[in-house]
Amino acid sequence: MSDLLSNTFAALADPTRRAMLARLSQGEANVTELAQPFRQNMSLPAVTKHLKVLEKAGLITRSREAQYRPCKINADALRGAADWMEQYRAIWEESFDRLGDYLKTVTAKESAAKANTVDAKPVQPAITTKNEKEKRHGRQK
Amino acid sequence: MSDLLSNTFAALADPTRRAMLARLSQGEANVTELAQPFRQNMSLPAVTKHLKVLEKAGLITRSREAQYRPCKINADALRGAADWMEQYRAIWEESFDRLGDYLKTVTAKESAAKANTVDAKPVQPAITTKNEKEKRHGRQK
DNA sequence: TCTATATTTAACCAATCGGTTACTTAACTA
DNA sequence: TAGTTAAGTAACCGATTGGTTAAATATAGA
Repeated sequence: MSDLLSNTFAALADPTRRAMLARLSQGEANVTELAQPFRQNMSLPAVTKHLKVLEKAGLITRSREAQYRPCKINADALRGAADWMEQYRAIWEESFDRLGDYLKTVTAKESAAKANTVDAKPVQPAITTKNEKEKRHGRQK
Repeated sequence: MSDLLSNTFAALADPTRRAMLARLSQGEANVTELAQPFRQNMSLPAVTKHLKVLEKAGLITRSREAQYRPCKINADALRGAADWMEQYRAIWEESFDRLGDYLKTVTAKESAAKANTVDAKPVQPAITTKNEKEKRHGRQK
């Protein structure tokens, strides 16, 4: 999709690549080392491709050391994805305690912002009032 | 892919779907409402497909209300992805001196095999010592 | 120079993705 | 009943993905 955040999420959407990141979280590793856990099921060119995906997503950087290509995890892209997730923290923390719904109803305020722009920030936790519901679903004509 | 976490990340790897989630963070919405910002560039069946991806990823749930299909954001999958990210917090907090660089690179807003191991946890922040490096990259034979 | 190791590139393939148009199904309303 | 609106399905398409094998490239070492 060409934007970096999309590339980052896409790169994370594969267990092999997540496992590679987990390995790299312990320190740099070259291609053969990264490939080792998968060598039984996957060829080296496939590993190379996964690494390219991770690199394009900004999740790793690569250098050269003799014939080796050490890979290093890159905090920035990780933080970029985490920052996006962070915007939704209010939502998943809200649903933690359904019992305290009334408290949120009190503190939540209506927001007029619309999600017209791509990748708009989430504005408020999802509070649905009866009126909103009817406004949305009622027959208008 | 088939595992839920992969599906979740894959679903997030599309700006249209992220915008839909942003809209849903403000409250339930039916299909036409969700489609509205995209109607100029996208057909309704395309919207339906995106919603199916989000649903399969566990990011939304859908109900029925007359001929409408209200969609609701689902905290669980969001939390699942955030929890995975959280494991790497130590890594991106470690190198937060380079934060500024990245924020300039990222455009504004956007602000196993199948892994033999089941998404192994990252173990330690990436600290690379000179000795480790030599052990890894030295010629062994 | 020759050989071994590390890694990438090229070419190919099947499956999935993101989109389309045309048609269908479901429910309300007159 | 007929008409309208909401949403989904079917069939298709080109691009991308994730994998393969075979061959090429880069470097070190004897």
